[in-house]
Amino acid sequence: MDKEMMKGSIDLLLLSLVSQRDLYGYEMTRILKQYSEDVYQMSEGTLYSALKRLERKKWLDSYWSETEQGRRKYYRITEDGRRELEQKRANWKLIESLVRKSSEGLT
Amino acid sequence: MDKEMMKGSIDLLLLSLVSQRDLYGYEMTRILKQYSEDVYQMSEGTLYSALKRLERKKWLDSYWSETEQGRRKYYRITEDGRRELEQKRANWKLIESLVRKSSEGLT
DNA sequence: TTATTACCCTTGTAACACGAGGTACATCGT
DNA sequence: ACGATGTACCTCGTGTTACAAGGGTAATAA
Repeated sequence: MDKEMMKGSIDLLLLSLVSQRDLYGYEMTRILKQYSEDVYQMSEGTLYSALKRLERKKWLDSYWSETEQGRRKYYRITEDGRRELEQKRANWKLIESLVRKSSEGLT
Repeated sequence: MDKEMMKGSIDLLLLSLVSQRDLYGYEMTRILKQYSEDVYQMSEGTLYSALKRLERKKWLDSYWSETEQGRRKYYRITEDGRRELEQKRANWKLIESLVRKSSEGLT
């Protein structure tokens, strides 16, 4: 995986995931691994510092849950987070269109 | 524009552009501005340091051209650059699919 | 018992986008 | 003649980032 290429996509990925339902960190890495058919394995250093950042920006908040399997920290998207997600999606689409146009041909 | 979101996309964008035909730096910013309908204006600091990086990695090379309008530094893609471009496109598609799956719904 | 898996976290490093600054020359309006 | 604007190149400093490498605990499997 291209390290630099993930920059900027990580927040979009995590916000997208958590917008579906509350998730705990480790679970997110499992899901992404599964979605990518084992190609992409987000490192835990990346994950937890990203979650910390998203929480600091108030796009996510969190709560602890004690299960029989142990303690898990669940993340939940905030209203600001949903707004930011829409923003990032629009941004993503713009970049997507730039990449497409740049690949298609110049006048 | 989301600053961090451009990270990783810049190289893909520039390689895509130059893969079509030789371009000079300033021209690239004009084209991207036009493609984005004035939404995205790549800063010159970003552009020239990116071009330097791409040249250092031997994905681009360059030559000077003296026209009546002044001197211009044209960039040309190398064979390595074309290979890298394909790599980055594949990577981009993977991230795209992760974003899509993450937005669609979790099992 | 030992290894593996699940789950959380921190710190250091290299790379990056960008803003702010600089230079030089041409063109255009007044 | 002259200042402003546009073209065209560049450098340096700053803040942010993904990741590797480390550390930890507890449950389950071999």
